[in-house]
This record gives sequence, C-alpha cells and structure tokens, in this order.
Amino acid sequence: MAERADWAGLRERRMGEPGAREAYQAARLAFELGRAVRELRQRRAWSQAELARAAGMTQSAVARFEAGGTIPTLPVLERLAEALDADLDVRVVPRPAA
Amino acid sequence: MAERADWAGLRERRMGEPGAREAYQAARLAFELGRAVRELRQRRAWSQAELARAAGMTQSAVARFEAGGTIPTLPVLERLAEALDADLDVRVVPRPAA
DNA sequence: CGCGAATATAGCGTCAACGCTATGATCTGG
DNA sequence: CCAGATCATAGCGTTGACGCTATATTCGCG
Repeated sequence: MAERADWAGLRERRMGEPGAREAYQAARLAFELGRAVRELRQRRAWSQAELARAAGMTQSAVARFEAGGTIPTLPVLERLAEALDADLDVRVVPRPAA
Repeated sequence: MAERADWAGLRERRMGEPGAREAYQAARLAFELGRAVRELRQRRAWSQAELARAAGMTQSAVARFEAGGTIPTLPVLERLAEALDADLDVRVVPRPAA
C-alpha cells in the first residue's frame, strides 16, 4: 500500500452545502490539534502508551486522535493537555468587521 | 422557584477521583464559552432564534449551549463562531516548566 | 534475518452531545 | 389583563466520540 490513510471520506464531501465548511474546519482543527499533541509528546520522548496512561486512556485512543481520526471533545483535549503539562484554551474571537 | 437551573449534578462530582479535575475544567470551559457566545449574540441584538437560524440549529439548542447545559463539540462551536463572524481558535499551550 | 517495541487499524458496546418538537416561564407593550 | 416575543426545559431518537481488546504494520536493533 502506498499511504496509510487516505481520508477519502473527508474530501468527498462537497463544499457547497451549508454545514460543509464548518465540518471541514472542525476536521482541520482536529488535524492540527493532533499534530500539536504529537509534538508535545515527542518533545518529552514519550510513547503513545505512556501518554495514554497519563491521560487515562489507551494507546489506540491516542493514535486515533493524533492521526485526526475523529474530532476530539473538550474533555479529552483537557485530559491530554493536563497530561502534557499544558493548558487548553478555547476562544471565540470576533473578526474585525469586513 | 428561586433559580432556574442549579447544576447540582456538576457540583456533586467529587474532586478526588482521577478525571474529575478535567471534567470540571471542561464544564467550566463550556460555561465560559456559553457566556462568550451570548455576549457576541447580544452585541448584535440577535435573538436566540436568529442565531440558531444562522448557525443551522434550533433556538433550544442555542439556549442549552448558552446555559452551559452540555459540553459543546468543536463542530458546533465552529458553526456558532461562523454565524457570529468570529473565529474559533483552540490551542494546547505548554506551561512554563515548574 | 528474527525479535520486540512502537504505532496504526479494526470492530464493537456505551454514553452523551445533538437536533427536534412541544411547552413552561418571563417580560414587555398595548 | 391579554397578546406576542424571548428565553428556559423537557422528553426523545440518532449519531458519533470514546474506550476497550485484538491485530496488523512498521521500525529499529542485536
């Protein structure tokens, strides 16, 4: 096999329908959060299993999350952040009026 | 009745058990996000119903969320932010090593 | 080459967020 | 005092994140 995952499902959603853009943004967010957590974990030279233990979940959950396999929930993000000695901050930032 | 909601369930969770702190933090986050969204909405002089329409949901959903009744998911936050011309930003911020 | 550790997938039960409709509770203006 | 509008709750079906175990795949390392 060439790649490990292809996320075809994501790409297949047409961008025209209402809700599609938001769903896409959320998926992108999930992806970036996964990358961020992975970086923090590797910076500590932790295995997924170790992080999982510290965050109160299993290795497979960590893997799924880091890969962006699902859009994580706030409690999960909080636990991961806590395990990594980090703070989770979520904000709704008003855009400058166009 | 004195108050409209009491959230007794939340307060009743003991703080000692593993996972309790994170759950609490998530709940607090939900609360603050609810307040933030409510402020943005009121700043625009919108009713819950109007925001709901703009965000692709019903008035009851908006009410539930603004009250902190549930811990919102990222897609929902994204839609609300979008409707309010705001950006949702979520970050895992490493704490300065103690 | 194996061998073991680390990571990625798969399948599945559970539970809470979500979305809906309907209805109560408040508050206002006429 | 009533009518209309706004917001809060309730009940409920659906769906997807979560957590688990098990297994495949990858990657060094001796």
